[in-house]
Amino acid sequence: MNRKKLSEASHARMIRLYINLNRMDEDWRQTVISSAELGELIGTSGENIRKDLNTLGCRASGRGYRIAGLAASLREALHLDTRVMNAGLAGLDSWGALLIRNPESFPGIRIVAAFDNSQNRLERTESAISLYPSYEIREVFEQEKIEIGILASESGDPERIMNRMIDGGIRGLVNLTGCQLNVPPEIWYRQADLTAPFLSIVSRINGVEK
Amino acid sequence: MNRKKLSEASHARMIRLYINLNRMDEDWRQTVISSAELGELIGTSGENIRKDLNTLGCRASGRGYRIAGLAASLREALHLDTRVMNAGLAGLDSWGALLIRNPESFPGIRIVAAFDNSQNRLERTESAISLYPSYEIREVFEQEKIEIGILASESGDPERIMNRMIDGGIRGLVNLTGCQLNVPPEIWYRQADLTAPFLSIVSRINGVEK
DNA sequence: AGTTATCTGTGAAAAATTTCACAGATAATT
DNA sequence: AATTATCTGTGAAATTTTTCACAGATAACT
Repeated sequence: MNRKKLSEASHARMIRLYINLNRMDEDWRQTVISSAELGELIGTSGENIRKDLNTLGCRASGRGYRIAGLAASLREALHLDTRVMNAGLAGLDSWGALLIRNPESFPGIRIVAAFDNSQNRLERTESAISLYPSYEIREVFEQEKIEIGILASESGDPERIMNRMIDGGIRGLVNLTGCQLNVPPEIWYRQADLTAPFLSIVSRINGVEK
Repeated sequence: MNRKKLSEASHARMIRLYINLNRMDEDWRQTVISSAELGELIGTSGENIRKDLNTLGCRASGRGYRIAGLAASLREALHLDTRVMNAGLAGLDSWGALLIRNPESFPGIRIVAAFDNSQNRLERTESAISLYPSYEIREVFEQEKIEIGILASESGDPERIMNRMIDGGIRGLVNLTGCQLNVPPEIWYRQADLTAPFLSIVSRINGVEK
């Protein structure tokens, strides 16, 4: 029932709220929770929470928001209540090697195929999910109805890998590398590069004054 | 020689620019590069780049910025030119297991010790770096002069792990988990949780209209 | 040496986001 | 049932960030 489009900031907050609500789903001593408390849960203000939840159509009842249905309401409002989505992963050298070992690391997503440029690595890697050479990305993505691409390696030509995924029909792309991609606007895109936050912290620490 | 403090947005951009400049350090056909081109390199506008670089004290020369010294200038302006920093990692179940296998995954940082609550896991894990039970965090962080804490696991009590790290003298903390931490303001903090971007994309895809 | 095309540096406007402030609503209390 | 304390919902102000617009500077060209 969401009324208008959430801003990026808003959306990010609600995703974080959803994650953190689920983390502690069980032991609430209260039956109702205030926006300020929800804010603390994700490091933001009560006002933000109230506006966000209102935009999603969640209304409070006097003393706060009912905890019981809140996670479920969010789940629905954020459209996280639908089917499990198939994902395909390219790059088995670093993060990729870990992710394929646990193809359901992320709720709502199942990694169903992984790809690498190196035939050698494909042969050496043992995995419960199917492995293919990178040039088969388009074909396999189509066959397996893969909607999310995961770019896990900088080696090779990331832009070319991306384009194969796009040809294969993805609607979203998560880029775990530091390299810039020119992503067409119809593809939902997130960059989640770990190098950046690490460098950022080093830079700030050395910058002395805070 | 940076003149005033960079805003968070600015700082994040410059870190990303630095990373991407280094990725292609070699083969420039040009000797000078325009702010618009630099912007393309990290997906932002020329104006942003110009303002950011100016704030850092980097000046252009007519037709653009000299490529040759740019990465080095950034490195200095962002204080990334100092010593390698020691980091300590808590949690060997998921990302942690991978990170300790390559303790220098991030430039400027060396993971020198890792910790876990489970004695069993400490014994089973093979590693080139030293492993300790979590209750020794404070002591080891002090001894090894560890300045950056890495929280890699949700299990256990993340807030308690963090507090041990703070008692041990960290100045920065990278949180790879989805859980919220109440970080004191004198600690530089970044959350780099992979679950959030994945859920965010799933949510946006299912939200249909873009 | 003068002309020209390009790109910078930077105020000002616009857009996005957060914080403030408070009337109104709800549940607890008496 | 009336009172009270608390918390919401939401405009308005403040802050942050991005985009616009353009005078001025620089290098390339003739």
